[in-house]
Amino acid sequence: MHSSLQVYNSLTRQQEVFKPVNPPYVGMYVCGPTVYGLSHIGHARCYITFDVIQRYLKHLGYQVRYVRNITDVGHLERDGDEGEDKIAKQAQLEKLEPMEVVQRYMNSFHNDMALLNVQPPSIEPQASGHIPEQIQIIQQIIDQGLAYESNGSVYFNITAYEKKREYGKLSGRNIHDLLAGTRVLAGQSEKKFPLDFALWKKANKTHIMRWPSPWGEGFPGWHIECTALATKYLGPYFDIHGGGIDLLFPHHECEIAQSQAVQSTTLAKYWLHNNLVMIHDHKMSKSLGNFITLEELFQGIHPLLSQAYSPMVLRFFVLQAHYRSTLSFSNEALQASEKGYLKLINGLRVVKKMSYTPSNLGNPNPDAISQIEQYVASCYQAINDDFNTAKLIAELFQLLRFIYALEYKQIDFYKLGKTTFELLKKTYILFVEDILGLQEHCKAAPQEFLSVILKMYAQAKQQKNYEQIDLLRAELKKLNIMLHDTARGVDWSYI
RNA sequence: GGUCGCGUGGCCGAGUGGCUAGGCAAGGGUCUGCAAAACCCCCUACGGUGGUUCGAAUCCACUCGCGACCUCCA
Repeated sequence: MHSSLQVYNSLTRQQEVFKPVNPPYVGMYVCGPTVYGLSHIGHARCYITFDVIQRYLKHLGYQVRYVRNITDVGHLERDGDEGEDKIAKQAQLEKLEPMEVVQRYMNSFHNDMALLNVQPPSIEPQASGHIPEQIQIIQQIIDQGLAYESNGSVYFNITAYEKKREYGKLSGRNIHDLLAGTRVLAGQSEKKFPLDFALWKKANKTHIMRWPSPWGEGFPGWHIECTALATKYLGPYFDIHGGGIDLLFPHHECEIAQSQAVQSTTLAKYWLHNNLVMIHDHKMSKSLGNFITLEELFQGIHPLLSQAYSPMVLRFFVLQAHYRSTLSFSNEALQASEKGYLKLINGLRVVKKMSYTPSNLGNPNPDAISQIEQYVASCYQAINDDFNTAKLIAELFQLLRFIYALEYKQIDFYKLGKTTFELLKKTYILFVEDILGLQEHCKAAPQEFLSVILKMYAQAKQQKNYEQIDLLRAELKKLNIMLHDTARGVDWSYI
């Protein structure tokens, strides 16, 4: 019925028709957070993006297994022997057990994701719970002759790997170019070659997080965790691997190398990367320190913010751009998104309670019907075009015009006919609520209370009791609800 | 230095050869007890220079500016 889904594959650098490896099943792996701090807007963009992708794949009828890991070990501050484990470092700062740090920020992450209406993944494995699996893969890489032990640590042997496979395909690099930009760091003496990366690191005496291994006590390298977890739960070759574009190199490149080494696959068929959130023309990131945490955003406690913004406003803001474009963050942009979100979501309320009620039996208007059908088709074309949610939202605003035209009796239902009306209603709800995952952000009052108030308002209106009306309006305004008169009587909206 | 990408109206942001998204803001109007919501009108842009073409924001060349990755980062 609709054009088929196409996705941009970073591995081939082109848009391809999406064909699952083993339909109707779809396996998707997304790199999750390292839980040593609060999540920020950049994290939100990534997980909202893949949430929508996951939702749409389900809508298409695929049985999706979505795996998103929690990195709680092995992620070092820097490369080389001097790097400190992020979790361990934070544990020292907060005077907590490492696993206490992990639990704290994992809880916070889950809370943020729930507020953003990001559906939980099917499986959310923690790296620390899968040490044996990681050791096993490392051993397999050694057995292939593609890794070596050095002073209790194990490194991936790029030189040996290059003789069998090509390193750098995903990021479009070659060893020569990479070497040109390599700084010779002190403490890399354990490596045979500068581009070799750690699979297992020996724990020094003070290192808290340590596990026994064939190479002594230590901990796994960062890249091996994703290869191990993805393979365990999705098999050696699955459909989609996602993450932020900043992970493309070296992280994802290394994942592919590890997978090629032991199972001769690129791990995933399609590699998808979301672009970054920019702030003042620079990437928002932990290392630059220019990030705004989700907590700060939702509470409005940051110098750059003039007010608090609801999670749904952020979700709308993110989805108004295509996921592969950079997105410039500013207070002004969020203000615009808040208005746009409210418009879209008030429309959702209106259309949900709307039913086909023609005033008479006139003839349908072919032009109106054709227009709606075209907008509906455009919605599918947009989402099928590499998840172009920006375009999709534009089309939804077009459908919204018809919804209000019906609501305000500028057009009668009979002009659309029941079939087209139902198509309009169904499509709008489907995309806004189910696929984009936007929902009403205000839970100001239960519907029952609101309807009582609306009755009081209508009564006062009849009696022209303007004092009473103004009072009701003023009180509800405090709850971000606006009462207003429509062609169909009294109604309310979020403001 | 290497690799890659971007520059769209006041802001955010779609758009890869003709049909010139969308949201917000600004201005005007309809409606209204006053409003709000909604609707209508208005504002019509593609860093610069040159080229290809009947025709370019869209292709090519040069140029200016910005960014990402090459170290941790969603």
